[in-house]
Amino acid sequence: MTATSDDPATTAAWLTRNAVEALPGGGLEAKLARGRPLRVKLGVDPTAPDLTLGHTVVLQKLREFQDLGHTVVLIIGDGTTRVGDPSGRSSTRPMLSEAEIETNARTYQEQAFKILDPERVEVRHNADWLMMEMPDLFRLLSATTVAHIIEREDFATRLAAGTPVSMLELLYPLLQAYDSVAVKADVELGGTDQTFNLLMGRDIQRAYGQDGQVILTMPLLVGTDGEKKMSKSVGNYIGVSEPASEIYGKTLSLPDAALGAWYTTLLDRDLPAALGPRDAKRALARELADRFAGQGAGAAAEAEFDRVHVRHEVPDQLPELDWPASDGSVHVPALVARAFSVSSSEARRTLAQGGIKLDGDALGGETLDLPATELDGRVLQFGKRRFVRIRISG
RNA sequence: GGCGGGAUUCCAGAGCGGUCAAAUGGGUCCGGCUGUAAACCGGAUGGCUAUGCCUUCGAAGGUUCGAAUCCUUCUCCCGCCA
Repeated sequence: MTATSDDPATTAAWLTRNAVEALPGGGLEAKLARGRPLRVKLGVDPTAPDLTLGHTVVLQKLREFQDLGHTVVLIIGDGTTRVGDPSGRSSTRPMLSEAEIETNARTYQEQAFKILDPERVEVRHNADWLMMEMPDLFRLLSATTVAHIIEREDFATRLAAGTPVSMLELLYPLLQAYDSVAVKADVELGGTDQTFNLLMGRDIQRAYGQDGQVILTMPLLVGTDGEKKMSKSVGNYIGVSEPASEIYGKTLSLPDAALGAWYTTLLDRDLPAALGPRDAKRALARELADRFAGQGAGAAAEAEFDRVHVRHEVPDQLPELDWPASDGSVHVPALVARAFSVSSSEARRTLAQGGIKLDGDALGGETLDLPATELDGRVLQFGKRRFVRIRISG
């Protein structure tokens, strides 16, 4: 699906087709009508190093703008991260060290370029302008009111509940808004949870004599649990840099009820009614694995998944563990602990529960030692999905 | 500035002198079942070559035969009032 017309109204309609909100109404069309490439801003706070599929929703939209010739201004929030976005937070965020921020930012950028066209991105660091002089800060602060800031739901809820809200957090929306001033953004994208901050950008730009940006909010992707928003801290996420097998498997674990949302949000099309939920989900999993792990990765991941999880066979490739033959006998708990990086207590427990298999046969809890010669080249399995081939050396 | 409450194992949260490696829930792990790494059901869940030993209940001291539980000091959080 592509934009087929040069007509601003048509293009605007196409760009906003899957957005939740585009404010103000008609704003995008007006900006497009000027005929120059737009500066489309996305601010990212490098708090967590890895991008999840959730982030890609907004990135895909940015890519659409790029493909129409517009410029993406990617703002690395190295300045704002020291403040911590309170959006959706029920408590104060911990601050990160500069070194962490930097590594995270680098990873972030690298992963974002899986989707964005690096040729049409302007990367900026907001620490460059947020470390401003006091008089400049005063000017920014005077552009809004306390009443306006605490209207925001997150703050309102926390204040009502008596949980602390730091002054720094209160400042956050203003700082993000100032980014828009600094880069002269025409459009800013974000998830629906960013609506308040995005609108603040628009207000502040106008307070600085600029034309207010148009804001476009995209739906939040539900996580693999099918309930909460996808996020690293909840753990219901799929990272864009994860191996195809992970992307594939995690996608299959998505509850059927969330399938439709993933189709529309990630693939920009409806759930294929002709396929049953099982096949639709497998198709989705293949497509996502292809998109993020490379063409063909999906089919390979599927074959591997079927082999390991459906037919319960040994995977194609598996890591090897060298084990010294030394005294000719191997202490099984110690071997298991080493092979799967667990404590020997956990190894013993799992052994007792029948969770350790050697070439498919469960080792009982009483199996403490085995002759080394019997182990060479055999496959040790922990639970259903962890495998190691043993190599006796020495 | 005044008064009060609290810090427990991955998280939340019981425990209030021995029966505490510490209830319960969540998470995680194993098993069963399944199209699935989902749901559901069952079990496990500090470490250790292990019928025992070692380390954990904010930190440091102390009381006691014995402390997560009592006392002292310290650090950090939180609430109410100003």
